[in-house]
Amino acid sequence: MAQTKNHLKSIATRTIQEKGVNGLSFRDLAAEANIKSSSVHYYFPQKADLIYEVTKEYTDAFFQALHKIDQLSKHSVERLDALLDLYKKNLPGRFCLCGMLAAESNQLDNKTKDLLSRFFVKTQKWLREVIEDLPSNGATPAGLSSVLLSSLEGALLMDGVKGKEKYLTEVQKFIRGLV
Amino acid sequence: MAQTKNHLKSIATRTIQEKGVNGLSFRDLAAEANIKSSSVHYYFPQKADLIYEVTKEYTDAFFQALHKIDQLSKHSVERLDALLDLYKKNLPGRFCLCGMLAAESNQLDNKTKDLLSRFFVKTQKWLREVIEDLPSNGATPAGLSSVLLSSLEGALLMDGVKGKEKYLTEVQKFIRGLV
DNA sequence: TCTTGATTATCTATCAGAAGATAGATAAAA
DNA sequence: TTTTATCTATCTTCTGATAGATAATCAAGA
Repeated sequence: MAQTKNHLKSIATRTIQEKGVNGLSFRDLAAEANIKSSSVHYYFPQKADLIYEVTKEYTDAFFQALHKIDQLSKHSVERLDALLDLYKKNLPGRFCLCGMLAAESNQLDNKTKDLLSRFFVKTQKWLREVIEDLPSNGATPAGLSSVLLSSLEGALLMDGVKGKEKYLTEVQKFIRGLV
Repeated sequence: MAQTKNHLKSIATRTIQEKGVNGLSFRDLAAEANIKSSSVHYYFPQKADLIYEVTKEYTDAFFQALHKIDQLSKHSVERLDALLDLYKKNLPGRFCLCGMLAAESNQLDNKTKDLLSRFFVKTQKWLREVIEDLPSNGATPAGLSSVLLSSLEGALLMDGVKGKEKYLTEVQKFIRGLV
């Protein structure tokens, strides 16, 4: 069933967010899904296939979430707030999947690295368009969106150490100060 | 000799920056230093000891570099520029050691996590003091330094995927725009 | 409807290699 | 003669991966 495959992807996503690609093993994954590790290979012949599919699903879901924000919130400030909530959902204990993969990108195949690049490019583009609706405040939308995306990924990374929302909260305050 | 131990720490530091803690093995480390893996255990009984000592050395060296910046540059803008250069030195191919460890912090012992926390706290404090010397620009020094530290870590993380300095450069432009 | 054959989803069993770690020998240096 | 720095040899556990058996489901043709 597609149910088992989805279950595996869901466990794998969380495990990678918590422990990284090298912290995910077929055995532990299988045990958590109550099947044998050989059965995991039935759905994902190689580990790289699993990583790729997990990344595809995560990024697609993230883009859909951005789209939903666009529909539900019409004002830039609300949209930025909603994005912050999206990031905060990972804490405590998890990092952005794409941030984690970026840290380990030396060990990824090119297909997956392309998904990663696209994730950052698209998310930055979304941010830029939101910022373009704000009253001008010195920095260009292109530049500011890059800095904001960087700070979101970095804040989530550092907040993971203590499980708090310290840095993310500062980023949020900063964003609110832009208006 | 202390030479061998330092050599091991140097190789381990670079390897963790490139591949993470789980991407570092005693065997590969030993091979690169032309000794046997059992000899690595002579210097570092457990892998956790190696990680701890490497982190200690890295953070100490980083704080010394900040101190040197304080001595060589007297103006805030120069100091921030020098910090940016410190971060850029990692590219292409490497991430900030503490950023990498933060991503994998679920698998670290408390001693090493404490070093990590101190690294971020101290670096943020340094940034805050530099920013306090700048003309006020809306945000508080405490808040802005948090955001800048986040964006530096995040920018280095994302730039690692393509090996370019795209995001770090945008952070640098943003910093220059603060004055 | 019954039979047959393919497809799907799992299992058992096993492999080769890598991992961290330890015991104990050895040789040089202090 | 004790300490320092290395080695050989080995252990256990974990890793990704493969081969082949086994049911169960399902579709098609007689």
